[in-house]
Amino acid sequence: MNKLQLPYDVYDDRCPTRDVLSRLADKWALLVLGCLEKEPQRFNSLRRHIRGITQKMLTQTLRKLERDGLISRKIFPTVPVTVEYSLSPLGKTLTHTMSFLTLWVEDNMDAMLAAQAAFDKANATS
Amino acid sequence: MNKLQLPYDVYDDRCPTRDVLSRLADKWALLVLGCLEKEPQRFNSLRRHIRGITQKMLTQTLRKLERDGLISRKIFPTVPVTVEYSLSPLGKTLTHTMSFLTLWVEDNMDAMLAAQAAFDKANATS
DNA sequence: CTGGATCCGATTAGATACTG
DNA sequence: CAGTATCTAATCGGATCCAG
Repeated sequence: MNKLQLPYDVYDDRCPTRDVLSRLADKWALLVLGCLEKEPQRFNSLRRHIRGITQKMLTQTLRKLERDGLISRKIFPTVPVTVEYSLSPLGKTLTHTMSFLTLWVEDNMDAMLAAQAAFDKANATS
Repeated sequence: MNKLQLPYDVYDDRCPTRDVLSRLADKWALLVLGCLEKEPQRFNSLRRHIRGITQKMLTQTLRKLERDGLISRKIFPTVPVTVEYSLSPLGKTLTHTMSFLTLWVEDNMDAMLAAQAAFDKANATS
């Protein structure tokens, strides 16, 4: 596994990895991937599970992730139509990290709230 | 370690974890944390290393991360003033995950470029 | 049910100029 | 060196209406 001299570098603006990083470093993308990690789901199931996401944002996020090959979209010609979203093999190699991030946030929320309070107190000038 | 019944849930849009997640799920925040993982650095060092970041975005990102308690800021009263940014203990528990994300993107860029090309070809209607 | 299309206000980010 | 302040262009995201 040669990892030296990789042609890609996220610290180089002009590198295409920047674009991908921008799309992955997104609140909705994170939540969608975390949601699909549990099980494949349909559009409205995702919408109900991810509180506060609008239909527009969900559609956009799903398209972006599909285009990058992280999720796959299967259409069942029922009436009305049924669409199921699931993680692609590539997507499955990533979701563990993404889910860890959401768990980390939940686990360390108290510490961060305390840090915020301390910061705001120290910077209260008025 | 009781992880059941956590009071926080990122899938709830009224949960404060959503705010934190929005700040962490940010391209610049990711790059800054990844940069600081290697070693504490000064403002202009970060700016040079993270190609394409503007001074404004760097300042904003550093403040956000500092407020959430992920990085610490030390001022040395030299002339001119020297400011060093470093990871806080809390921040250090997170950067491994963040760095993994950037490495993952670099490692899987080829696969995603191929997926993008296939997607665009399939959706080329005009 | 699963979206596409559009309007529009709010937020963001880049560029530029200035400071202790 | 390490920022702050301001202006503006671009983007984002919410709301709404419509459709296969």
